[in-house]
Amino acid sequence: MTTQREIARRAKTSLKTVSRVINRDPLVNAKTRARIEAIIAEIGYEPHQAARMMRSQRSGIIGFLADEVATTSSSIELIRGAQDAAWATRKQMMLFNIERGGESEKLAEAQLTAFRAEAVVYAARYHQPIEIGPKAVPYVLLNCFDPEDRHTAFVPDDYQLGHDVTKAMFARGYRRPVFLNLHGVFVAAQLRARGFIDAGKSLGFDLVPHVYPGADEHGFIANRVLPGLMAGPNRPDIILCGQDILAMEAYFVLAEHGYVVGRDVAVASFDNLEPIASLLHPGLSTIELPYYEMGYAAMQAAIDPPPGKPIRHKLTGRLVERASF
Amino acid sequence: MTTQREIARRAKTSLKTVSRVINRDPLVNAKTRARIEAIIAEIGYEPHQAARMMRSQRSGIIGFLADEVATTSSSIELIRGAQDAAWATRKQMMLFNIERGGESEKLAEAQLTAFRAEAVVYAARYHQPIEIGPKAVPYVLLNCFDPEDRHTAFVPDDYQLGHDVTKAMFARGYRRPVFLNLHGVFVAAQLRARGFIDAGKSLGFDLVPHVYPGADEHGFIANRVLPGLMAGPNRPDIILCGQDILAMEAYFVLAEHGYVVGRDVAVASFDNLEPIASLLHPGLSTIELPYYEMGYAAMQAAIDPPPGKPIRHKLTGRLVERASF
DNA sequence: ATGAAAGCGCTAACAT
DNA sequence: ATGTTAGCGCTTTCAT
Repeated sequence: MTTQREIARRAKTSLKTVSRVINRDPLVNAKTRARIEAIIAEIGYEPHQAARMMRSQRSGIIGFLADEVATTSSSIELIRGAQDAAWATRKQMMLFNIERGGESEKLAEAQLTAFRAEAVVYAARYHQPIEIGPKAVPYVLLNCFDPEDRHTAFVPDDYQLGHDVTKAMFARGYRRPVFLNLHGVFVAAQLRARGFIDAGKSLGFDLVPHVYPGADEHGFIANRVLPGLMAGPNRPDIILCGQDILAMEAYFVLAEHGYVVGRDVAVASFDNLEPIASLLHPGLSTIELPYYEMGYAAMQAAIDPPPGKPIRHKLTGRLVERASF
Repeated sequence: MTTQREIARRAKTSLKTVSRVINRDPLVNAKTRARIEAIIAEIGYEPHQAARMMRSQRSGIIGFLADEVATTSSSIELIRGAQDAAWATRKQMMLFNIERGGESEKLAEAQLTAFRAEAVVYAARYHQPIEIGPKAVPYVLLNCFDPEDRHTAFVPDDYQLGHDVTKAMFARGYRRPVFLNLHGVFVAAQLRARGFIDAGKSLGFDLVPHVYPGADEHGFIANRVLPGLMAGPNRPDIILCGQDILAMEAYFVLAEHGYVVGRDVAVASFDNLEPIASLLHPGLSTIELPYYEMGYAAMQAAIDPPPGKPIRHKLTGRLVERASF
């Protein structure tokens, strides 16, 4: 690869002038600039990033620690959002898939130190508290938060989501909603359940969410719980599921017991997990979480930390309407 | 951040000796080494990667261009495999989500040049031919291949997969298989169909795969084709679907027409797309593609290019058995 | 086994 | 508007 020195030699000018052209410094004579730019284009020169980093003492690199995030398709949106935000600011995002507390986390952090990363975005697969102590560079938490709020964080506004969807259900005439949830998404489940309860209360209904702590295995809730509810005295007219996967389970279990979704009972859910949500029959109406926006905002905050105390930002989602409710 | 010079000053030794310790050069006195290592641990020194790159003239960076790959959950395994392989060799993988032929591809390549990436892995979402001309650094194609085989490539052995699963179906007593496929996975569909036909032929059966060019929309095949086949004169005893998504469609369509998977007809498929495959009732028996291994092997080949002409490597998968067949 | 000197490619700081 | 000098932190080369 060629260097600026070589370009300077060819252009019969100094090293610094070449540097100026490359860095878009306006204080260069138009003709000189044109001559240099022609040479650059001709030989296909690209500046040496490592040399820049070293001399300028700024790496332009932002780390992204993905705690198992990249294995879930929806949370990939977190990465896409962050990537786009980094890109827009001409920063380089460096991605690491890690296991929290494991060797991979230590190694990734060492790499980020070696590259003198200017900030780090730490993303979790589920909305959860994660204890992260003081750091040498800004840490922004994504889909998770420090219990003591020592770091800026971006999370979904699960309370609001639970509240909104519940009001939407009542607005459409449903009066006997059931909210089923797993333990695996604990923070989200709790917050949404409170939103569900409060929304019911504000409408004069006394709702009770069905959250099953410890019931992590797929199928448990749908198989064991749903048939009883449907055959019970107060048969639900809509089933709100904590996640699309659970909703999918519900579809199957309901079908096995002779109930048809959309006719005998409505279904709503959280995630908008494609292609499942759109391929279920009828299509699943579900709350899409703002993962792309969260990733984008987190990266922006990492690149350009706002002054003042760290804030836990809550972003709201939107209902994607299909036929299930 | 501290520098080696500072460590040398504290250890009352020369810069070079510190460098030797850090780079595990054995030609250092044990006591000197211990003293220096203690200081390194104490102040938490990490070598400056940019300086290393510049001086050693090797970046240790391998690019990974993901052509829309990261949006599909199964193909994320490509990235995980590549990441792990890079890691194992102490290389740094630099990931870019790009759109083929778009601005993002150009920008990503410029970045990789700026970082003096030593090699690039180019991954596609579907097994397909991709025209990639000569490059300044080794390019390894992943889940795609150059039509003229100018670059090393790693793809699934779709012919073999089609062959194997067909033989497995016959071995279990099925005699009237139907192979349904979409156009969207064209190369894979064609190769698998040939494997399907050839396996049938080797067993004395004249099989005809049902591939629907142009029928890209979800639901088309399952809805329009399946009911006719089931009600027709030569009702299939097993339905082999080109992808798990299609199999999921088939489950629904079959159920709507009163057929029960596992009782009235068996289903097999390709992908092992979780959590769909394990959550369908009965669980979907499906061919898992070796994405992780492909990613791993591609990264290894990028880091350490084998001599000789580029080869298109075909990796085989495995049947994940559940209850659907 | 250890060290001194040079220099990778670039940009900051300071001339001119 | 352009050029000169120095030096970022490290490793290579060559001495000792």
